[in-house]
Amino acid sequence: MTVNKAKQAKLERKGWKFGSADEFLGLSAQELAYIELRLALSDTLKSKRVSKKLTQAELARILNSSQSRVAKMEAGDPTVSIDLLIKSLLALGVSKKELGRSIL
Amino acid sequence: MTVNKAKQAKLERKGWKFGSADEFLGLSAQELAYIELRLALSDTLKSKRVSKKLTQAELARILNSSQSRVAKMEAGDPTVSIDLLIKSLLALGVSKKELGRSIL
DNA sequence: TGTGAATATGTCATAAATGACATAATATGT
DNA sequence: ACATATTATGTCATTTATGACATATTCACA
Repeated sequence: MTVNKAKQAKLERKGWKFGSADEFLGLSAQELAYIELRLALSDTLKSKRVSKKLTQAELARILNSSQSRVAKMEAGDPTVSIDLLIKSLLALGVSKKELGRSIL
Repeated sequence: MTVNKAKQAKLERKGWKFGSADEFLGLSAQELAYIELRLALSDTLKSKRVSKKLTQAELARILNSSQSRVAKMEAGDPTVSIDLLIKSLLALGVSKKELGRSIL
Protein backbone atom coordinates (compact mmCIF):
# COMPACT_ATOMS: atom_id res chain seq x y z
CA MET A 1 0.00 0.00 0.00
CA THR A 2 1.22 3.44 -0.85
CA VAL A 3 -0.07 6.60 0.73
CA ASN A 4 0.31 9.70 -1.35
CA LYS A 5 -0.88 13.22 -0.70
CA ALA A 6 -4.28 12.37 -2.16
CA LYS A 7 -4.77 9.40 0.12
CA GLN A 8 -3.53 11.37 3.08
CA ALA A 9 -6.04 14.06 2.25
CA LYS A 10 -8.78 11.45 2.07
CA LEU A 11 -7.83 10.09 5.46
CA GLU A 12 -7.81 13.61 6.82
CA ARG A 13 -11.33 14.14 5.55
CA LYS A 14 -12.26 11.00 7.47
CA GLY A 15 -11.06 12.64 10.64
CA TRP A 16 -7.45 11.51 10.87
CA LYS A 17 -4.85 13.92 12.17
CA PHE A 18 -1.18 13.61 11.40
CA GLY A 19 1.96 14.85 13.05
CA SER A 20 3.54 17.84 11.39
CA ALA A 21 7.00 16.35 10.81
CA ASP A 22 5.96 15.27 7.37
CA GLU A 23 4.68 18.24 5.47
CA PHE A 24 7.31 17.45 2.91
CA LEU A 25 7.67 13.71 2.96
CA GLY A 26 4.09 12.74 3.76
CA LEU A 27 3.29 10.37 6.55
CA SER A 28 6.09 8.96 8.62
CA ALA A 29 6.78 5.27 8.18
CA GLN A 30 5.45 4.75 11.64
CA GLU A 31 2.17 6.59 11.16
CA LEU A 32 1.78 4.80 7.87
CA ALA A 33 2.30 1.36 9.37
CA TYR A 34 -0.17 2.16 12.11
CA ILE A 35 -2.88 3.21 9.69
CA GLU A 36 -2.25 0.35 7.31
CA LEU A 37 -2.59 -2.02 10.19
CA ARG A 38 -5.91 -0.55 11.22
CA LEU A 39 -7.23 -0.58 7.70
CA ALA A 40 -6.18 -4.21 7.33
CA LEU A 41 -8.19 -5.08 10.42
CA SER A 42 -11.17 -3.07 9.20
CA ASP A 43 -11.12 -4.82 5.85
CA THR A 44 -10.79 -8.22 7.46
CA LEU A 45 -13.71 -7.48 9.71
CA LYS A 46 -15.93 -6.47 6.84
CA SER A 47 -15.04 -9.46 4.70
CA LYS A 48 -15.56 -11.85 7.62
CA ARG A 49 -18.94 -10.34 8.39
CA VAL A 50 -20.03 -10.49 4.76
CA SER A 51 -18.79 -14.05 4.31
CA LYS A 52 -20.93 -15.01 7.30
CA LYS A 53 -23.91 -13.24 5.73
CA LEU A 54 -24.44 -11.00 8.69
CA THR A 55 -25.77 -7.47 8.53
CA GLN A 56 -24.02 -4.77 10.52
CA ALA A 57 -26.98 -4.73 12.87
CA GLU A 58 -26.72 -8.48 13.44
CA LEU A 59 -23.02 -8.29 14.11
CA ALA A 60 -23.65 -5.39 16.46
CA ARG A 61 -25.94 -7.60 18.53
CA ILE A 62 -23.29 -10.27 18.79
CA LEU A 63 -20.77 -7.67 19.94
CA ASN A 64 -23.15 -5.87 22.30
CA SER A 65 -22.51 -2.82 20.21
CA SER A 66 -24.51 -0.81 17.70
CA GLN A 67 -24.90 -0.77 13.93
CA SER A 68 -23.37 2.66 13.70
CA ARG A 69 -20.27 1.58 15.52
CA VAL A 70 -19.89 -1.46 13.29
CA ALA A 71 -20.16 0.84 10.29
CA LYS A 72 -17.42 3.00 11.77
CA MET A 73 -15.23 -0.02 12.44
CA GLU A 74 -15.49 -1.06 8.82
CA ALA A 75 -14.94 2.47 7.57
CA GLY A 76 -11.66 2.90 9.44
CA ASP A 77 -13.06 5.69 11.57
CA PRO A 78 -10.35 7.11 13.85
CA THR A 79 -12.59 6.92 16.90
CA VAL A 80 -12.47 3.12 16.71
CA SER A 81 -9.74 1.46 18.72
CA ILE A 82 -7.65 -1.46 17.58
CA ASP A 83 -8.81 -3.18 20.73
CA LEU A 84 -12.40 -3.07 19.52
CA LEU A 85 -11.43 -4.28 16.06
CA ILE A 86 -9.51 -7.21 17.48
CA LYS A 87 -12.19 -8.15 19.98
CA SER A 88 -14.71 -8.10 17.14
CA LEU A 89 -12.58 -10.27 14.91
CA LEU A 90 -12.09 -12.77 17.71
CA ALA A 91 -15.85 -12.78 18.29
CA LEU A 92 -16.26 -13.72 14.64
CA GLY A 93 -14.04 -16.71 15.24
CA VAL A 94 -10.85 -15.41 13.70
CA SER A 95 -7.83 -17.14 15.20
CA LYS A 96 -4.73 -15.40 16.46
CA LYS A 97 -2.91 -16.98 13.57
CA GLU A 98 -5.27 -15.47 11.02
CA LEU A 99 -5.09 -12.16 12.84
CA GLY A 100 -1.33 -12.12 12.65
CA ARG A 101 -1.44 -12.95 8.97
CA SER A 102 -3.95 -10.23 8.18
CA ILE A 103 -1.60 -7.72 9.73
CA LEU A 104 1.78 -8.62 8.36
CA MET B 1 0.01 -21.00 26.53
CA THR B 2 -2.45 -22.55 28.87
CA VAL B 3 -4.52 -20.62 31.34
CA ASN B 4 -5.69 -22.56 34.33
CA LYS B 5 -7.55 -21.40 37.38
CA ALA B 6 -4.32 -20.31 39.03
CA LYS B 7 -3.33 -18.15 36.08
CA GLN B 8 -6.81 -16.72 35.83
CA ALA B 9 -6.65 -15.84 39.49
CA LYS B 10 -3.32 -14.14 38.93
CA LEU B 11 -4.73 -12.09 36.08
CA GLU B 12 -7.69 -11.17 38.24
CA ARG B 13 -5.35 -9.92 40.93
CA LYS B 14 -3.76 -7.73 38.24
CA GLY B 15 -7.14 -6.15 37.65
CA TRP B 16 -8.61 -8.26 34.85
CA LYS B 17 -12.32 -9.00 34.88
CA PHE B 18 -13.82 -11.95 33.06
CA GLY B 19 -17.28 -12.74 31.78
CA SER B 20 -19.21 -15.19 33.86
CA ALA B 21 -20.01 -17.74 31.14
CA ASP B 22 -17.02 -19.76 32.15
CA GLU B 23 -17.14 -20.38 35.84
CA PHE B 24 -16.74 -24.02 35.05
CA LEU B 25 -14.53 -24.11 31.99
CA GLY B 26 -12.34 -21.12 32.74
CA LEU B 27 -11.80 -18.38 30.21
CA SER B 28 -13.57 -18.55 26.88
CA ALA B 29 -11.37 -19.20 23.88
CA GLN B 30 -12.02 -15.68 22.79
CA GLU B 31 -11.09 -14.01 26.06
CA LEU B 32 -8.05 -16.21 26.18
CA ALA B 33 -6.89 -15.29 22.70
CA TYR B 34 -7.38 -11.64 23.49
CA ILE B 35 -5.28 -11.79 26.62
CA GLU B 36 -2.59 -13.93 25.05
CA LEU B 37 -2.34 -11.43 22.27
CA ARG B 38 -1.90 -8.55 24.68
CA LEU B 39 0.67 -10.41 26.71
CA ALA B 40 2.57 -11.25 23.53
CA LEU B 41 2.72 -7.55 22.67
CA SER B 42 3.77 -6.65 26.21
CA ASP B 43 6.55 -9.19 26.14
CA THR B 44 7.72 -8.06 22.73
CA LEU B 45 7.79 -4.48 23.91
CA LYS B 46 9.88 -5.30 26.93
CA SER B 47 12.37 -7.41 25.03
CA LYS B 48 12.70 -4.77 22.33
CA ARG B 49 13.30 -2.07 24.90
CA VAL B 50 15.86 -4.17 26.74
CA SER B 51 17.65 -5.16 23.55
CA LYS B 52 17.96 -1.46 22.75
CA LYS B 53 19.36 -0.85 26.22
CA LEU B 54 16.74 1.72 27.07
CA THR B 55 15.33 2.30 30.52
CA GLN B 56 11.58 2.62 30.92
CA ALA B 57 12.05 6.32 31.57
CA GLU B 58 14.03 6.73 28.33
CA LEU B 59 11.43 4.88 26.33
CA ALA B 60 8.74 6.99 27.96
CA ARG B 61 10.44 10.11 26.64
CA ILE B 62 10.48 8.72 23.12
CA LEU B 63 6.80 7.91 23.36
CA ASN B 64 5.81 11.18 25.06
CA SER B 65 4.55 9.07 27.90
CA SER B 66 5.68 8.33 31.44
CA GLN B 67 7.78 5.69 33.15
CA SER B 68 4.81 4.41 35.06
CA ARG B 69 2.79 3.87 31.93
CA VAL B 70 5.65 2.01 30.29
CA ALA B 71 5.86 -0.20 33.36
CA LYS B 72 2.14 -0.88 33.04
CA MET B 73 2.49 -1.67 29.36
CA GLU B 74 5.13 -4.24 30.11
CA ALA B 75 3.17 -5.66 33.02
CA GLY B 76 0.08 -6.34 30.94
CA ASP B 77 -1.99 -3.91 32.95
CA PRO B 78 -5.62 -3.95 31.78
CA THR B 79 -5.76 -0.16 31.57
CA VAL B 80 -3.29 -0.26 28.68
CA SER B 81 -4.80 -0.41 25.22
CA ILE B 82 -3.55 -2.54 22.37
CA ASP B 83 -3.38 0.69 20.40
CA LEU B 84 -0.78 2.05 22.78
CA LEU B 85 1.21 -1.17 22.73
CA ILE B 86 1.26 -1.22 18.95
CA LYS B 87 2.14 2.45 18.62
CA SER B 88 4.98 1.89 21.04
CA LEU B 89 6.29 -1.11 19.17
CA LEU B 90 6.20 0.80 15.91
CA ALA B 91 8.06 3.66 17.58
CA LEU B 92 10.76 1.15 18.50
CA GLY B 93 11.12 0.29 14.84
CA VAL B 94 9.22 -2.99 14.83
CA SER B 95 7.83 -3.71 11.38
CA LYS B 96 4.29 -4.80 10.63
CA LYS B 97 5.74 -8.14 9.64
CA GLU B 98 7.42 -8.62 13.01
CA LEU B 99 4.26 -7.45 14.72
CA GLY B 100 2.18 -10.00 12.92
CA ARG B 101 4.63 -12.73 13.78
CA SER B 102 4.74 -11.82 17.45
CA ILE B 103 0.98 -12.21 17.57
CA LEU B 104 0.30 -15.41 15.69
C1' DT C 1 24.64 -3.48 54.52
C1' DG C 2 23.92 0.88 52.25
C1' DT C 3 23.08 3.75 48.33
C1' DG C 4 21.56 5.04 44.04
C1' DA C 5 19.27 3.45 39.67
C1' DA C 6 15.55 1.14 37.76
C1' DT C 7 11.05 -0.66 37.98
C1' DA C 8 6.39 -1.25 40.10
C1' DT C 9 2.02 0.41 42.11
C1' DG C 10 -1.67 3.67 43.33
C1' DT C 11 -4.25 7.75 42.26
C1' DC C 12 -6.11 11.57 39.67
C1' DA C 13 -7.65 15.17 36.17
C1' DT C 14 -8.08 15.15 31.41
C1' DA C 15 -8.71 13.10 26.97
C1' DA C 16 -10.34 9.57 24.04
C1' DA C 17 -13.41 5.64 22.92
C1' DT C 18 -17.96 3.57 23.33
C1' DG C 19 -22.95 2.40 22.70
C1' DA C 20 -26.94 4.58 21.56
C1' DC C 21 -29.90 7.29 19.02
C1' DA C 22 -31.57 10.08 15.06
C1' DT C 23 -31.35 10.62 10.47
C1' DA C 24 -29.24 10.61 5.88
C1' DA C 25 -27.61 8.07 2.03
C1' DT C 26 -27.55 4.03 -0.71
C1' DA C 27 -28.71 -0.23 -2.28
C1' DT C 28 -32.13 -3.99 -3.90
C1' DG C 29 -35.98 -5.72 -5.42
C1' DT C 30 -40.90 -4.94 -7.59
C1' DA D 1 -40.65 5.33 -9.28
C1' DC D 2 -41.59 3.35 -4.88
C1' DA D 3 -41.07 0.81 -0.69
C1' DT D 4 -37.93 -1.46 2.29
C1' DA D 5 -33.53 -3.15 3.92
C1' DT D 6 -28.92 -1.98 4.72
C1' DT D 7 -25.19 1.05 5.50
C1' DA D 8 -23.22 5.77 6.56
C1' DT D 9 -22.79 10.04 9.27
C1' DG D 10 -23.37 13.22 13.17
C1' DT D 11 -23.96 13.91 18.01
C1' DC D 12 -23.95 13.00 22.93
C1' DA D 13 -23.71 11.10 27.85
C1' DT D 14 -21.06 7.73 29.98
C1' DT D 15 -17.14 4.77 30.33
C1' DT D 16 -12.38 3.80 29.77
C1' DA D 17 -7.48 4.99 28.70
C1' DT D 18 -3.80 8.30 29.32
C1' DG D 19 0.17 11.06 31.15
C1' DA D 20 1.65 12.71 35.29
C1' DC D 21 2.94 12.53 39.85
C1' DA D 22 4.06 10.47 44.37
C1' DT D 23 5.80 6.74 46.51
C1' DA D 24 7.04 1.90 47.15
C1' DT D 25 9.70 -1.95 45.80
C1' DT D 26 13.42 -4.36 43.62
C1' DC D 27 18.00 -4.55 41.79
C1' DA D 28 23.11 -4.06 41.22
C1' DC D 29 27.16 -3.43 43.11
C1' DA D 30 30.58 -1.36 46.29
